[in-house]
Amino acid sequence: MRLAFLGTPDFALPTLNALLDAGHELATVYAQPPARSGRGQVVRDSPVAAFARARGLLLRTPESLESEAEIAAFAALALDAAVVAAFGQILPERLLQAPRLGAFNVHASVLPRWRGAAPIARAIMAGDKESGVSIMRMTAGLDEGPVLEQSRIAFGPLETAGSLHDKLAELGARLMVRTLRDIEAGAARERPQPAEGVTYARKIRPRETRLDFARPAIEVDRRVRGLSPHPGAWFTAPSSRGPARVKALLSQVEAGGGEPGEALDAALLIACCEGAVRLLQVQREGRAPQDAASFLRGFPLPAGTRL
RNA sequence: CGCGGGGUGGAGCAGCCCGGUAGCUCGUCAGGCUCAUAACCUGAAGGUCACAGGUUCAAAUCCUGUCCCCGCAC
Repeated sequence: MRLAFLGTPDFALPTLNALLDAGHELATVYAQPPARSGRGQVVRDSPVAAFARARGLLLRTPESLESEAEIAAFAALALDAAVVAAFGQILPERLLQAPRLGAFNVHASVLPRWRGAAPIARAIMAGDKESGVSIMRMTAGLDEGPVLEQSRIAFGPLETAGSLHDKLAELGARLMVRTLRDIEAGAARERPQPAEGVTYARKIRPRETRLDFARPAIEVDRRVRGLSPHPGAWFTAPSSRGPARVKALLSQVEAGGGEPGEALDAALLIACCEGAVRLLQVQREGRAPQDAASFLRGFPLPAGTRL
């Protein structure tokens, strides 16, 4: 099929790649415009934009797709369908309707659960046991369109947002290719999302990333894994040079009790209000991620330390 | 030029402010002890202190530049 692809971050890459592998014609790739970002405020291409450049695909990065000119240009592509994966802009309805078959989105949740910006992190933080991907026809509302296909995936015991992200990105890519094949063959079925079970995955706010050991261990652990590796849940640890900010990248719940924030042993078992969490992987400010053993060699935290 | 931290034997760190013998925890190797062990004891190997200049009698340490890594903010 003749397609346009609209996507921006890493999550979108497997889908774009799968479309190419499946032999689809990519008329144009749209991505968010390069922006000054990160350390040094350097102008950077988004992952999709960089990929498109490297593959020599026609790339467009308009500030907005809402202008008449952009919509007209999009319509003039004479597309069979548009594929959207984490594009990051609200798309006007007229644009969604321009392709012959419509616009289809891959979303990292089993809709209608976790519509919105941060479905992966929210699923882990809420203690969900499984997640998945949905392919839906795009409509005006936020992730409200009818669903064509869904695929579920159970969480591993040490699942993090990062590991789940990668699995769902691959799963979504395969499902999108398969769904497009069905659409082309006229075999696709669309079902409206149920009214029951709708939740919204609100964007992660910086204030949510600070760990509170006064919460139950099960919640602390979910927060660690749900925010790992980006943006990362953090706490402060006392050192000879003052408090150091430390991110917890991986943890598990263990038995144990004590004052919230108290180290129960010398191997990063931290008491919470109910139970305790063992930190398995951490990252000091200014340092690379480390497993607990490496971290402790240069930053010992004996039993009794208060975080 | 957004703010800041870091690059020191194989791993993780201290030492740098106040230049002068390379330190700690772990790993490795050899030997010992033990019924035994990721335990313990003894000993050993292993480092152009990121790179390039400069200052100095002397630079891991002070000055300048370059490369790489990371945190914050966005």
